[in-house]
Amino acid sequence: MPATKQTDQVCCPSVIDAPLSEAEAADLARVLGALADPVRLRLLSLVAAQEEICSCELEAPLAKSQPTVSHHTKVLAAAGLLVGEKRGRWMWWRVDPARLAAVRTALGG
Amino acid sequence: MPATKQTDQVCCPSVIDAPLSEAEAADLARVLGALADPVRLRLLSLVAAQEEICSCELEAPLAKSQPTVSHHTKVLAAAGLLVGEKRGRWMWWRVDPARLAAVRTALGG
DNA sequence: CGTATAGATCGATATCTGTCAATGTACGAG
DNA sequence: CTCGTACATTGACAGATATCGATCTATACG
Repeated sequence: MPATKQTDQVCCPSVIDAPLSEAEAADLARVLGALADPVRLRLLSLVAAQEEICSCELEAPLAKSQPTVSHHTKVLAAAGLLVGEKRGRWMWWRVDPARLAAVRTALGG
Repeated sequence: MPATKQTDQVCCPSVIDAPLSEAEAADLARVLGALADPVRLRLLSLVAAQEEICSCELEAPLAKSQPTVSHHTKVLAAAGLLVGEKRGRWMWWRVDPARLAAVRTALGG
């Protein structure tokens, strides 16, 4: 058996460092699951391309129905990747860059 | 409408740069889907903790049946995250660090 | 007030996915 | 060649998920 190579890291457990605990793996899998959908990835990139964007401007470029868009924004927001603010009748969405950076770090960044 | 902020990048389309095409989003979603499972994340971290590891050594720490482990290694290999080599009766797995780095880049690295 | 609009939620449906028992395949030991 | 082991594949099943039409909620405007 080859020798074990393992690095200790206090913050932000990474996949390529110490073996993940079940809880850490479940948390990371939840965020990655939110990202693992082509519609949500395009949605995220559309939001990131602007400072802010409202839900009503997502249906057309994504070619999805209003309930479907609402579903995807909800999933991304639950994962902490999108932050929403309701102003008047409109829901405005922003990307949380720190959250995305945390995912990269967990992937061995 | 706030102004558009957009950066051009030749290589490795990133979620936070130009809006992803449907094809780019589908590709990225496929790899992220491979990562979006707690068992596969722990499997990956187990492989990464060693230079190499054989399938038979994964069942116990993952507490999954042999067919299930085989299924997960296949998914990770199909995503390019794991590279397998059969030597004798054993299947040896390694992590492809470049592939993982590509995912980080696609996530705005 | 009533009406129109943005969005969330519900219900139904089709598809995908994780899991394991059973079975198949390939390889080494004797 | 025969037997046991390591792994892959198949089939079945339960649970999750993406999607949309219909409906509900909240807000703005007369």
